[in-house]
Amino acid sequence: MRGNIFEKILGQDSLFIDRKAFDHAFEPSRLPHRDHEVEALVRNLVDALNGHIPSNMLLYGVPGSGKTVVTRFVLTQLLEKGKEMGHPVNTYEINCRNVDTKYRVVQTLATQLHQRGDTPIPFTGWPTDRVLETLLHRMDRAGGVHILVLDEIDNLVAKAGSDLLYSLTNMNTLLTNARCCIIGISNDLHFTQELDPRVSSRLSQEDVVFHPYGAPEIQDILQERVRSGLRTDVLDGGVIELCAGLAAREHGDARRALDLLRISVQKAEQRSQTKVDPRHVRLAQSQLEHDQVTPILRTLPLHQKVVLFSIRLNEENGLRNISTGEIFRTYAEACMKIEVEPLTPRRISSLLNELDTLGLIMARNVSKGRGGRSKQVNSAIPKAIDAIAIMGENEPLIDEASQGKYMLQGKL
DNA sequence: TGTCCACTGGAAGGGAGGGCTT
DNA sequence: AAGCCCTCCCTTCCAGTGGACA
Repeated sequence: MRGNIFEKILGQDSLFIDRKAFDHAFEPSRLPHRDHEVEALVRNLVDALNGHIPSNMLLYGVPGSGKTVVTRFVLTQLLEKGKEMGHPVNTYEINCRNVDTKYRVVQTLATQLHQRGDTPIPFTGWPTDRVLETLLHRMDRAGGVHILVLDEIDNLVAKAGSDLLYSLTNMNTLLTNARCCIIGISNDLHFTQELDPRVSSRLSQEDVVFHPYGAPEIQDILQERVRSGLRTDVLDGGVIELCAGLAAREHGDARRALDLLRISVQKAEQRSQTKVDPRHVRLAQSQLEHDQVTPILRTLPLHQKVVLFSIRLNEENGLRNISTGEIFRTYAEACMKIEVEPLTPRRISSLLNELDTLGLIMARNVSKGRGGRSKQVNSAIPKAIDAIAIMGENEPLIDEASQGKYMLQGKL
């Protein structure tokens, strides 16, 4: 009899006690080094329990500085207390990276208040004002305090402008039986500059800045999770320090540190080793870099891929600081090879900005005097991913794969 | 000091696609 | 079926720009 292929791995003792302790969605019972921030939220939101309207708040900080986890932590306790005291509190969390238009934000909120017998609101089709009216009606029907958390709110403002925030911050004047408070979470300290002044003054009644964690603070966070998530004595000396140090270099991103540690442990497990040492952390670091990029690459639209392909191709030929014009010429040629109609230079300029925002390239505007003004572009993806790999499942398009590549290279 | 290059990026609008209302 | 509404992706047009160079 052949053994089941899962048996060998299943039989292994895991180094984890609770892997969830390293999840991004994990809600820890203690939040080291965030006491001031927790207190600021509590002081404001306690009004919800006193029958007043809490001030709108803006939380700022680099990614992985604890904004979201602190907010969830406080709101969970607020919900509990509200239930206990008989003050209904409703909370909503919207990530504006995924939900980034006025219509969709309002539709998402109203849908969460859907009750049996309500007309479902379609993904598109209704005038936005009608969806907003429905939302107000449903909020009034539910009563109590409604706390809207808009995560990555800067993204919403960039794409949809101030209009939605104007409507949302104006809701308290239209609600009769309910009150509403908005908590915006932003990575960008300066995003209110793009807002209509009326909106920004209403929205940022209370600002809380989350400072990036330093390496010692990240160490404390990791220690806390290690206690609940890992078996004792599986970490060699220096592992936590290394994870914390690497993450502190990435702008103090605690999430990054947790990922590093989790993957390091997995690496040790995969090798059937009982101790995690700094080599595993190095392995985890390079896997993380690779893993961060590949899903983004996979979901990139074709033309984005071809643009990135063109940049990478130039780099593989030894060019650095590639100009927009150079990229466009390579891009147009690549399009011809794969028999796709190229987009206009204006559009490519926008696509370059989008790739920059995604962190796949680094672009900066420079002027070369008479040589004109342009961008200088370098790719920001790991070296292991080459031009052909960027095309992913579109590879067959570039196929005659390398043929296309070498034909293009010949021209460079 | 003015010119000029190679763009940038805002504005306006077209059109396809998805959906609702009457 | 016709008339709307909304989003997304794209084009076209064009004023504006930083800085090397004549």
